[in-house]
Amino acid sequence: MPSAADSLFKALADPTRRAIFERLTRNGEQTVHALTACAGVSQPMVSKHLGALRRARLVRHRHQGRETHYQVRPEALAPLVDWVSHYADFWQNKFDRLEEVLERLEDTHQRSDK
Amino acid sequence: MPSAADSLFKALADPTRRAIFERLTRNGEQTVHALTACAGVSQPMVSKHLGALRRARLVRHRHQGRETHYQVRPEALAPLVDWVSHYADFWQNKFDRLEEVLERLEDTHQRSDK
DNA sequence: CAAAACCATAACCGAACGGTTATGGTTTGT
DNA sequence: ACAAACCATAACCGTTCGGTTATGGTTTTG
Repeated sequence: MPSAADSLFKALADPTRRAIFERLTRNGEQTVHALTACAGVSQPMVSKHLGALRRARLVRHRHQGRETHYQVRPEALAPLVDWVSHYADFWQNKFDRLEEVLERLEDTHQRSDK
Repeated sequence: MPSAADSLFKALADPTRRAIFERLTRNGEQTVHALTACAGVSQPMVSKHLGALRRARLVRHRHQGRETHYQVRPEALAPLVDWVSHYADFWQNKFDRLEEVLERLEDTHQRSDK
């Protein structure tokens, strides 16, 4: 049973993919062309990476004419945050307060998903 | 330049490896033998996975006679927490309070690393 | 309408990865 | 001293993965 965090970890394990995600996070919606210009790899590779991010639901895409605009889905990070908060229990009681905050965040943002 | 989070994401991307890490987190220090019993893969594979976790500095090992005891290094998760907190900025102002908490946690636990 | 721009897919390649069995080195038990 | 237990490494195998170039489909531009 592959957990929800699985596809996230896999998708973010590649540095190029993480860089794309980070760029989308910082600079907002971008076209494949714009992303390719800074990716350091070929356009087909960028498309592939975007496909992986899409399958992990980390990004959303929108067609407009001949270009495709990609955009981050920040709520998708929730399972990752959840995992970290759960398995960082070594940071014991101090973490209890953190989990409270996280639960509220998930309640607030995960709804837009279903 | 592979970031600090890189090896962490890679190490945790594999479900078997994550299960080992989670088991070590929940049940504390364990021998390779004990871990193999629940891993669902062969002992050599467990050793390999432990090697990967070790290279990511997620676990520490200690030889005692013919057995090797493995133990989690929770501080190693800090770069991951850092990454998440940084790129989840979309959870804007609500996240500011979270970051406060995280920074205090890192101050408390990351020191034992250097 | 023809050419160029934008993107996705296909075909292909080498490297890395997750898995196995086989082996060998220590350490423990009899 | 010998056998068994514990672990790591080696050798090997199929698959996945990150990368490329080539191609084709839309849409925009001249």
